[in-house]
Amino acid sequence: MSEEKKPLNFIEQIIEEDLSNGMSKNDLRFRFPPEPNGYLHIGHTKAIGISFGLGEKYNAPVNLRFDDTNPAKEEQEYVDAIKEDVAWLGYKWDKELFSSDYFQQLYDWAILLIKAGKAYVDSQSSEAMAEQKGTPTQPGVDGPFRNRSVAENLDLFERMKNGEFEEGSHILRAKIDMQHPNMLMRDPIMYRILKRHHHRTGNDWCIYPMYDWTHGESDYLEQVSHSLCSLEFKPHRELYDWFLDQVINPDLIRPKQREFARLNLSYTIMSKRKLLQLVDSGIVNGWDDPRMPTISGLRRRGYTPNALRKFVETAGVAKRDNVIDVSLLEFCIREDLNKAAPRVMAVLDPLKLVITNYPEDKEAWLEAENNQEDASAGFRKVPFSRELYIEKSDFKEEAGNKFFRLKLGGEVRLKNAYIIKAESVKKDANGNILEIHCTYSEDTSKKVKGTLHWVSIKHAIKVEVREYDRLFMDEAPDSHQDKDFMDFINPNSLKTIEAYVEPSLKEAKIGDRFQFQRLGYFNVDNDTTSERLIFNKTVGLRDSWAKQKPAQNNPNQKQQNNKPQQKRKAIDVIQQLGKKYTNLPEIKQQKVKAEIQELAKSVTYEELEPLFNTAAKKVGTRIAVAMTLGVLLNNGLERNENINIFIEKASSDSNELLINEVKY
RNA sequence: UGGCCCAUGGUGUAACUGGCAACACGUUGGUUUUUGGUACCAAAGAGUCUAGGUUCGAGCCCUAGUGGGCCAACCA
Repeated sequence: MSEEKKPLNFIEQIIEEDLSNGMSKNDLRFRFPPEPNGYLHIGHTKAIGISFGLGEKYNAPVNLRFDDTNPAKEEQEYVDAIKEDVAWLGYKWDKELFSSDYFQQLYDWAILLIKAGKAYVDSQSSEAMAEQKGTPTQPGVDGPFRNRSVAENLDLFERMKNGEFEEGSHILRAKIDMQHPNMLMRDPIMYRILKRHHHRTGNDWCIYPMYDWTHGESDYLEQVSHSLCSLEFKPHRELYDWFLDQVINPDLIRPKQREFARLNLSYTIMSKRKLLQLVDSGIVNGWDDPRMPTISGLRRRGYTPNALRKFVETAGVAKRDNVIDVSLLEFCIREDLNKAAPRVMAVLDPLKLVITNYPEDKEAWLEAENNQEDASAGFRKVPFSRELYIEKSDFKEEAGNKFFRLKLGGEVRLKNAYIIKAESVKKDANGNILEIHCTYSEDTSKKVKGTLHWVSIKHAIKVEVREYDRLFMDEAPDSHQDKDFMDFINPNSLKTIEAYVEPSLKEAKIGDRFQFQRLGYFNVDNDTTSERLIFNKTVGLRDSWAKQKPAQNNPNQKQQNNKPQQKRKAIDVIQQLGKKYTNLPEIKQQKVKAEIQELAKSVTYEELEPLFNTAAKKVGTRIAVAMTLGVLLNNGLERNENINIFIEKASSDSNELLINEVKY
């Protein structure tokens, strides 16, 4: 029963190292610090999973801290939504805290800094300060207020706090180094005047601390041991540490900031600002629209906490920029639902089927298994009668023998019922099929290739089904410098249809999840009323049949594969091909050689020449160079000394492949 | 005229102090199946961005280059 030991990710390694360097396990503490300015999305699920996951792993407390230092953007609505989402994911936080709880402490510390000559009030316009700040490549210069006296700074800062000044007229900034190579260290702003109502402190304050001044000190106040955030905060670490140095008591825990790469999902965006834009512009119906990558959207769509947790866990933690394919997310939700979701029958695109040898007034309630993956799920009854609906795509008048569904003269099984044979079709004047006429046989033991789902017309419930496609048509919609992400909106991301479901679904409650057999997983949407059942399609079943057909009615298929991947230089590809050349079987060598010779046409001599010095032991590379050189010579390149030396050395090599290649 | 971070199959993540590059998704083929689902079996796919170095041995260490990302909000 030895639990297989999973390799540790780099953050866990850091913690293990701290532990082995004497840190007590009891001192471990983490936090998840969202700003309540929007809804959480699946990217946050990773951050949540990391910090709360560590908490579970080490049995350490994890705080939920709202980073609410900017009243202009933050609202109680978001606080509530965030709490709901974190709880739904199944995580329990130790304390619910707010950065605004620390406003007074932060203010007191700021005064200490002023007194120590490490902070000053600047009274310039933001433009003037921006100018003095320099650029990443140019150092900044000191501003005119940098050397105000402590007394003056104290006085000004107090008056800022008392509301005597207008917004924008003064700020408090740390006095660090305007020439510092890290822009963030060039006298960062600590406080600005904001005459705004704060969702928790009301009108108590009219100066608000900035992120950098707040975050590390808050971690310290909470005695967080490891403060984990995403990579774009890496440059902030230096400032985080500087601010900590000003107030730290060496007897207490000093929090460590460490950074990981944020999660990106293909075909969607992960920025609160842009998500808000989708909501505000009406492209989606709110933050919890099932097409949104928000936790609330995914929840409404039918995703389970388990699936989401599994997903971020599988995606892993590292420092490399990444774009995870949605297929992994879909795999996780299918895996979870396959085990749990009861099976039912529903027809989304109905075609009438009449069983001519079944009595008109007869009906039978047949036994159907609820879930063959779960023995405890039991059985239910489904009604059968003379007139049924089947899926339009399940019938073709004529089809090859790779088509396992119903065709004229062919036999097929009706799930949970009988075997039928299609005898004839009834069409309208335009040749559209109106009905299929079949005969049935009660002998169900026969082997047939196909099994169709169906509903009895007389008994079926008419419902609304919402099918979703990806919101964007591009794999990485917000990674194009020249185009706006809104340009890639998929106009057909929502399809609403009328469908027919078996009567057992009458009792379905909002949120219930089902597998519509052969179609996919669906859940009951919030919009459902007592009159009208509404289903969301969570995700389709894997469908290896659909893949074989040409695109047809498959808008869901991968659109195209022209990835943004930049083209590698021909010479680089040649080198790579060359490296493994000697290990290849002869047939492959010929193919690779042709490939190299093709690539060689776009290689210049200047690119090739440095490779003449390739180490003798790297034969493959030298062979590739020889091949490329051959092409260039053929195209009129004149021989020079370097070329001759290369050829000479190669000709006397012990490798025959190489020798052959320099027989120009 | 900068600083910091990153580079392993199509995607994501591994590879304990250097020792035949693994796992998952995806792809392909097969077996089972009253879901063209699930389960199971198998296969293909990278030799680790490039060059040089250290070493008996480098994805892991060193140097230089290349490519990508982040940093100039009174946002977080």
